[in-house]
Amino acid sequence: MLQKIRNEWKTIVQNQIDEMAKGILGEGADVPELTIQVPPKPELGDIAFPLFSYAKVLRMAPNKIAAALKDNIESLSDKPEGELILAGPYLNVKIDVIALADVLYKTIKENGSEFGKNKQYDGKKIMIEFSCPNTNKPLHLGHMRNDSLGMSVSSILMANGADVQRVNLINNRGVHICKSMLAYQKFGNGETPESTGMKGDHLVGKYYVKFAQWEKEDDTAVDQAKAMLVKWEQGDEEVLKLWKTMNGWTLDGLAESYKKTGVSFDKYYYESETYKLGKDKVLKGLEEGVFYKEEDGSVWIDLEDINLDKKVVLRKDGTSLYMTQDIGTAISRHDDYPFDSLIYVVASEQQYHFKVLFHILKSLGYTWAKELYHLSYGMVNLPDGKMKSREGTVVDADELFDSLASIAKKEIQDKERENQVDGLDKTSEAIALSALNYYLLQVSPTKDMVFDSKKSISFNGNTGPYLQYMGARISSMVRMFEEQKDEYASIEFDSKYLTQPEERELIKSIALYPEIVEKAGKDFDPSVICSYLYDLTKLFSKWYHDNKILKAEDKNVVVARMGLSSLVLQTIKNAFPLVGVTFLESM
RNA sequence: GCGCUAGUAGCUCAGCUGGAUAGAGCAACUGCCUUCUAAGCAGUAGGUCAUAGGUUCGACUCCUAUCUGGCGUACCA
Repeated sequence: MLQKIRNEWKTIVQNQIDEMAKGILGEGADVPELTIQVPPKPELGDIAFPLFSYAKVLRMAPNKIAAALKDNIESLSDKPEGELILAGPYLNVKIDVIALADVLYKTIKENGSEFGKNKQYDGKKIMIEFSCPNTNKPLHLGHMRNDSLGMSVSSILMANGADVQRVNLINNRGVHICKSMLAYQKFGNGETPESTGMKGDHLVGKYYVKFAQWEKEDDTAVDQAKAMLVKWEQGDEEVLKLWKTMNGWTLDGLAESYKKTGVSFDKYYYESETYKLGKDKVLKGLEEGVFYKEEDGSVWIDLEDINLDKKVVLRKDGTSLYMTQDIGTAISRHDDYPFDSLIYVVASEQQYHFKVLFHILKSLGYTWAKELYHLSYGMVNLPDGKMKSREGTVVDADELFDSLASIAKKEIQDKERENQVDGLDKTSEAIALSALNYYLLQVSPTKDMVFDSKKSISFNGNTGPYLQYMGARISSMVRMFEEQKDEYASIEFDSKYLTQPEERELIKSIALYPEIVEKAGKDFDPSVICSYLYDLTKLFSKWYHDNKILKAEDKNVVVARMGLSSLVLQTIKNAFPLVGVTFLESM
């Protein structure tokens, strides 16, 4: 909406510049394209056109160009609503916000939850892979960033018109899986999640830790684990039985964590089922000369010409590697769901892996390989440094979630709002989840971040709970307004009663929302939406604090302000799910 | 060594594909609850945007070099 207004003005100004250039330089002058900016202060208008770059072409000082343009444009009979402002070398426009508010009101009332969506990826099939846990331990904070990103980006893509398929790849085979199995076999005494009351993934994780301890005392431990893997690959009944049992425990536990944190997938892939698929493709590629064989029998690809070194794709004993399996998985995925694009949400430490993977798939002749994208995200560190499993500083996902929820719960109780909220536990968990998602998503994905659990649970400032609180405040007003509806029955929303400076800013901010969704979709970046939401709610908060809404004296003003509030409400309701924030009617 | 990536206020982060005095939050200090939920609002203080050059009318933004940190460079995943 704002975009449209900006472009209208741009066309007008650009045309005038072209005219001036023609007058001075004659036909065919090379005139640079106009850039559009936002003035730093509201008093300076809403749209800015810097004119520096025309000084040389037109042989005039930018201020004079601005003045001349202003005169010329004002004399035009056909121009958009708005007012031109001279600001030195800038020509600015103050748009007609009242008119914008009317359009906005109509649009949002008509479109409701559809407001903000666009067709950028209309008809595109996009597959997105994320989470990809191992079945030897529970989820930790690192997975949570991955999951938050995966869920958020896929929601954002849907809002941009894409047909999205969320997939998970369960890493359920390998030596590391055998380690927890072996430790359980040796020290488990037949424990089960039922007998211990432990969540399955935590129970398995306990034996993974146990293995690490045992490994220090017995140097045959790793060899025993490797031997177990061989047995597993040979289909040894006893090993498979244990594997199935323990995998089941972990997967049950993971399912519970996913459910709690609102993570879901359209399809699960299991490494145990896909690891052999890549092998055939590699052998075929070997025949075609994409790969070569070393004397020891291992298969390689030489990527030195593109600065990616040499990479092994099949072990000398013929078994598959991570790379082998990923080749197969990608191919089978494209068979399952012929995507236009596949996004891998994987930590930045695997950038090299994906460069190589994508290159290999291209070399094997898959044309869709150029549509593969590694959404690389940075590490989650702690205020004291890195998370290290050896030092026991890894933040467990379930524990973190539960502790956040209990803090939220206490807060509700302290404020004596148990009866106001829709279920104490339900609300506390919704607050905890939103706090977590928002904290993880507000940082640009590519950057490493510091996760301070103390700050994450703080409900002040730029946090999920703050956003939820604003949503709840507006909802509360809307409810009260509904109760007194009869008093206002004869009054229509009229934007001309929105005269406060904050109201101007609010209207502009709401109008910006569709562009924000588009940008987030284009960049695969949820943090864009986070910043936007915080700006919008902060703006609302100030306005709401300084002005009476429901209790304004003039009923026309009440209706206009409630109308504006409802637009803010609809906008944040639409934006919240894109960044994993739960909307609460009351908190 | 080589490759990738980052370095903005004490801390955590923004900074719109170069533009008008670099913005928030937290922490610190200070105001504001007989008034629509104070999980709030406002104010004060805090910066030679790692350093040095370069390109440009103009650089936090682009280029080069240097310093510092992270990651990778496994027949682990």
